[in-house]
Amino acid sequence: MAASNKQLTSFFIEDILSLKQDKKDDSYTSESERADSTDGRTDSEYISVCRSPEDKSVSSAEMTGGGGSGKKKRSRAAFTHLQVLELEKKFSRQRYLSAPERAHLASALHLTETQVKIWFQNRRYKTKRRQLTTEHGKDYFQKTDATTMAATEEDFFRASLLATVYKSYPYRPYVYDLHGLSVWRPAL
DNA sequence: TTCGTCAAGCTGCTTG
DNA sequence: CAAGCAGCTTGACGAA
Repeated sequence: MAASNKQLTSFFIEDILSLKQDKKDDSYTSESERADSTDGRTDSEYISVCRSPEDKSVSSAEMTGGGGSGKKKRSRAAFTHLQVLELEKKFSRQRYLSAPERAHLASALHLTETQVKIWFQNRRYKTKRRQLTTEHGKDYFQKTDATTMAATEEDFFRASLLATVYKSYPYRPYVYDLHGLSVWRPAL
C-alpha cells in the first residue's frame, strides 16, 4: 500500500481509539475483517502489505545490495491497516518508546523493532512538519485578521509565499491534529 | 506521466 | 563505540 493508503492513515486518533474499543477482543484478525472494520475498501488494498520479520531480513539484504551487480531495488514494506492503527494508537499516548516497549509492540504487530523505531521517527517528523505548516498558516491569518482586510502588497506577497510553502511541502498536513491543538484548514 | 505518500536510507549529533 | 534521535532524501507504488 502506498498512495492508496493515504486515506487509511488519515484518520482521527479518536476514531482509532473508539474503533479499537468497539472491536476490543478481535485484536489481530484476518485481512478481510480489517476491510470490514473501516470504509469498505477491498481486502486487496490491505493485503499486499506487511512482511514478516523474516521476509524483512530478506528484503534488507536485497536493499543493501548484498550480492551481485551494484544496487538492488529497495523494497518498501507496507504496513497493514491494523498495524498502522496500533502504531497510531501507541503514538497518541507516547511519542517515544523504550526498548522493551518497542520490542513488545514489534512482536505484537509482527514487525521488526527497527520498523517500529523507524515508524516512530517518521511519525514524529511528520507531526513536527504538520505543526510548522499549521503555525505558518496561523501566523498569516492572525496577521490579516488584525489588519482589517486591507490587502497590502505585503499581504499578497506573504500569501504567495505561503502558497509556495504549502505547495512545495512534500507532505500535506493531515486534516486532523494529533493533540487537538488545531485543525487544519485549507489555507488558500 | 506526474504527483502524493511513506518506509527506509543517509548524515550528523547526543548520550551513556 | 553503539544506539537512538532529528532532519532531510530516496525510491517504490498507487491514483489522477
